Amino acid sequence: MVTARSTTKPSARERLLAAANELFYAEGVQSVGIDRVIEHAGVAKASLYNTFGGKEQLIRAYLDHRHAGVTARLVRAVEGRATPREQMLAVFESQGAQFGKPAFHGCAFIRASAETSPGSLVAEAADNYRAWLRELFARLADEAGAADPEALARQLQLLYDGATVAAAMDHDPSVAVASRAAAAALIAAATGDFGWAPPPPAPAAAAGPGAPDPLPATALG
Amino acid sequence: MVTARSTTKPSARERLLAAANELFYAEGVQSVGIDRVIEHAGVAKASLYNTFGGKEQLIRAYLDHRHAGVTARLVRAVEGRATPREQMLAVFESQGAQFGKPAFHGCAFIRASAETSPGSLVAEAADNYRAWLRELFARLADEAGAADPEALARQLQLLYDGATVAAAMDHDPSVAVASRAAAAALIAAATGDFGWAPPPPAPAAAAGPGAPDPLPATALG
DNA sequence: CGTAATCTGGACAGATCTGTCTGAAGGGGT
DNA sequence: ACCCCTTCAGACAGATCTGTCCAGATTACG
Repeated sequence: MVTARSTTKPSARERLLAAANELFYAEGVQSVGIDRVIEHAGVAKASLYNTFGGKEQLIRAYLDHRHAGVTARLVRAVEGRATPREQMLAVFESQGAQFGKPAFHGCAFIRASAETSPGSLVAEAADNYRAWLRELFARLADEAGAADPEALARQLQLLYDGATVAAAMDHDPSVAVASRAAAAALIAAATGDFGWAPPPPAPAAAAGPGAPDPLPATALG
Repeated sequence: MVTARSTTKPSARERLLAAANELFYAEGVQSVGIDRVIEHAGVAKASLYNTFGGKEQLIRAYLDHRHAGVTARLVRAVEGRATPREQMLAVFESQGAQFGKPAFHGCAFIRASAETSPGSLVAEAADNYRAWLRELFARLADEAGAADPEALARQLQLLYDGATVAAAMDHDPSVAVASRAAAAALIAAATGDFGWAPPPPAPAAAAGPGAPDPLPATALG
C-alpha cells in the first residue's frame, strides 16, 4: 500500500526520498530548495506536499531513511566479528570505509542539526540515531568486560563523532586509521587487557597466558 | 584608522562583529539574515556593506574573530601548566569548561562549515583554525615524548571535535569528563607515561538547570 | 470498460533575503 | 568655518523560497 512494485516505476515517494537523499546530503537541507528536489525526483510539487506534508517532514523522512541505512550497515559489520572488542573496532572500520567514497560528506545528522534550530524534527531524528549508536557501543562495551561500559561507550562515540567531522572537514580519509587506533587504545584502557595500572611502573608485558589476546593498536593500515 | 578608541562608542565595525558573533553562533550563519544583524548591531545596512563588502565577508570576519578568541583562551590554559602532558589535558579542560555555559552551541567552525558549500571563505577560516589546533597538539605531543607525535595529535583532535559535537547535540556538559579521561588514556598509550595523581579537579560542574539528559524514544533498544 | 485515486505541470500568493542607492545628519581635523 | 568622511534611515529592485491550488493526464483495479 505504501510502496509500489519493484518492477514498475518507483513511486513518487521513493523517488522523492532518493532525490532528497542525494541533494540534502550533498549540499545541506537548508541550501537545497523544494524546486530542486522535485525536479531531480521528476515529480510534481503537489506530490511532495501530498505525500510528506512539507519540507520539514521530507527532511525528517530523509534522516530516518539514512538512520535505517547506517543501522543496517553497522549491524552487518558487527555480525562479521567474533569478540566484542573486534565488534567495536568493526564499527570504526565500517565508518572509515565511508571516508574514501566520493559521495562522503560527513555525518548527515550532525550536518542537518547544524542547519536547523533545536527542538525540530531534525533534532528528534538525530537524537534517535545517537541513542541507537550509544546503546550499541554500551552493549558491546559491557560484553567486552569494561569496568564502566557507559563511560567507554561515551568515549567511543566521541571518537566516532570526531572522526566523521575531521574526515569531512579535512578531506582526509586517513582519519580512519587514527580513529581505529584510538578506539583500540581506549578499549584496552577500559578493559585492562594490557598493562593499564595507575601506580606501578610496570612495563608493557601484562598479557599473561589467560589474558585476552593483545592486539596491535596499529592495524588497518 | 580602522578601530575607534575603547572609551568612545564602539565603531560600526565592532558593533557589527559583536552582533554577528551572537546571532550567527546562536542560530547559524545561514538562518540569520542581514536585517537582523544590522538591527541587533544598531547600524545602517550601508555601513555593513561599506565595511565588509557582503554577508560572506562578514561571516569570515566573525569566524576569524572567534579563531582569535579560542586561540587566546587555549594559550592561556596551556601556559598555566608545567608539563606537556598536563598542557594537553588543559586544552580539554578549557574546552570542557565551555560546555556548561548557556551560550554554548558547539564549534562555530563545524557549524558554519556544515551550512556552507566547500571552497568558500568559511572553509578557509575553518582550515586555518583546524591547522592551528593540530599544530598545538603536535607540538605538545612532541614535547611529551610521544613515539609518533603527529599520530597522537590527530587522535586528540578527533576527541576534541567529537567532544564539541556530542556536548552540543546531546546537551550534556558531562561530555567533558569523558573527553578528558579519553585524552589521558590516549596520551598514556602514546607516551607510555602513566603518571597519575588522584583525579584532578573536575573541569566542568555539570550542574545545569536546563540541561537534562534527553530521553530519546528510540526503537531497537 | 469505467471509476476513483493518484500524479502532473504550472501558475500564483506571500514572505524573505541580499544587495544597491539616495539623501541627510554628525563629528573631527585644519 | 569649512571640508571630508563615516554613519544613519529606509525605500527599492531582483531573486528565491515555501506552500496552495487547479485542471488535465495517467494509472490501478473492480
